[in-house]
Amino acid sequence: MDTAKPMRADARRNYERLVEEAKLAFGRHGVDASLEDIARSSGVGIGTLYRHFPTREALLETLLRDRFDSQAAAARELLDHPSPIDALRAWLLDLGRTSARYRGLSDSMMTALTDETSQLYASCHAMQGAVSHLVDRARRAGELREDVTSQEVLLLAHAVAWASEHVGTANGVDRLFELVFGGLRAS
Amino acid sequence: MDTAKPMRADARRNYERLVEEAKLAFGRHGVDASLEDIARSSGVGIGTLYRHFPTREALLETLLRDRFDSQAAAARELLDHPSPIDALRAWLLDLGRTSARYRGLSDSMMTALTDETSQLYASCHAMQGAVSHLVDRARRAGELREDVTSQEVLLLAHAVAWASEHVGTANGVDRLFELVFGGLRAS
DNA sequence: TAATATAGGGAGGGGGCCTCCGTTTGGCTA
DNA sequence: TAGCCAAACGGAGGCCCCCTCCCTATATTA
Repeated sequence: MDTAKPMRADARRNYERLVEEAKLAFGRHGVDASLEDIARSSGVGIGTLYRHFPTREALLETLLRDRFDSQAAAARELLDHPSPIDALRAWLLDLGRTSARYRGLSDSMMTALTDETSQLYASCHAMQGAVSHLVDRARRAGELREDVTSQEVLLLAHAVAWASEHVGTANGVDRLFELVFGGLRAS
Repeated sequence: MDTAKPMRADARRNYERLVEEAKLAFGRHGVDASLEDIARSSGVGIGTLYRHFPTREALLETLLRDRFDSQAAAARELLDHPSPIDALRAWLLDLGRTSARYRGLSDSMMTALTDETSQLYASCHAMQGAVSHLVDRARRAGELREDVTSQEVLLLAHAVAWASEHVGTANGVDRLFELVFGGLRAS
């Protein structure tokens, strides 16, 4: 189905350079990094950036596409995992790590979920679908609260990613995730 | 100790008008609302806004000061509450509600905590101090995990507030707070 | 090599942040 | 009541960013 005509050589060169520089810029400054800076450091005019990526979300989506795909695949595989709750936990932790990849990304992803015109919408919606199967299975197994929805679970994974932006230590996501997933109360 | 000279009449008028309009604007557009818009709708030049509130954080702090004060007082009183865990829960829920007051506020508050020059720093630091006493008491009573720090608890309260910005229902904070505080696992 | 679809580039309009400094005015004093 | 001046006002201007539009350049194909 990838019937797209091959790109012209100069176009492909610029496209790839933009992706590389965008990774750096988003990594350094979060998802609000200046697009003009990215164009500049790619040695390209701002118009060229917009030709390839009509919105900031489109650029983000390109940077994350591989990751999204592998997450979707992981969700399918984890449906066969012997422990439903561990499967859910593992998948969510991974989602949290993705969402913590760039500062502000958790926010963008949650916002995209309520905006069908966002270029991130499809990916985020897919995540929602993936998690809902894992949640259902864990709930049926009696390992998850009866009343918790998959939206809530997804949201909390993103909330953990958001929170980890504000914590000094490296493994912030993992630790906070454990607290939320394992509970705060003494056992 | 309020030895501040009384404001000139025009200054006081403008100050109060700015506070009112800022409440509206932050309520409508979140903490990133345009300061020039706030000045305009207050019938005042942008320079006048900056004279009264040198930074966005200073303006925010003014809008929230009363709330911060009453929260500090509540923390002191709750130290006498018969149930340490309920005291902590109640106080945190209230903090979550404050932090959910304006879109983006959770982010500002957490960021302020690591920036001593922020005009929100003092208030946020006070919150941190308040919660640490409540956390210590709950932990000593064996009602909270041994290993959880008060920073983590505070952070999770803000994370819940952040998450509630992305949920349609009205009582989002309360519901998510219950999930985090009560745990996701089946009981 | 010439034609042309494709791609590049950047000026320009819109908006926001914040500072600086010339202008205005409230309130006090004589 | 008039005059003074510290206090307050206000907005132009410099800087940055977003995004569009349209003229220019060029890779590819015939």
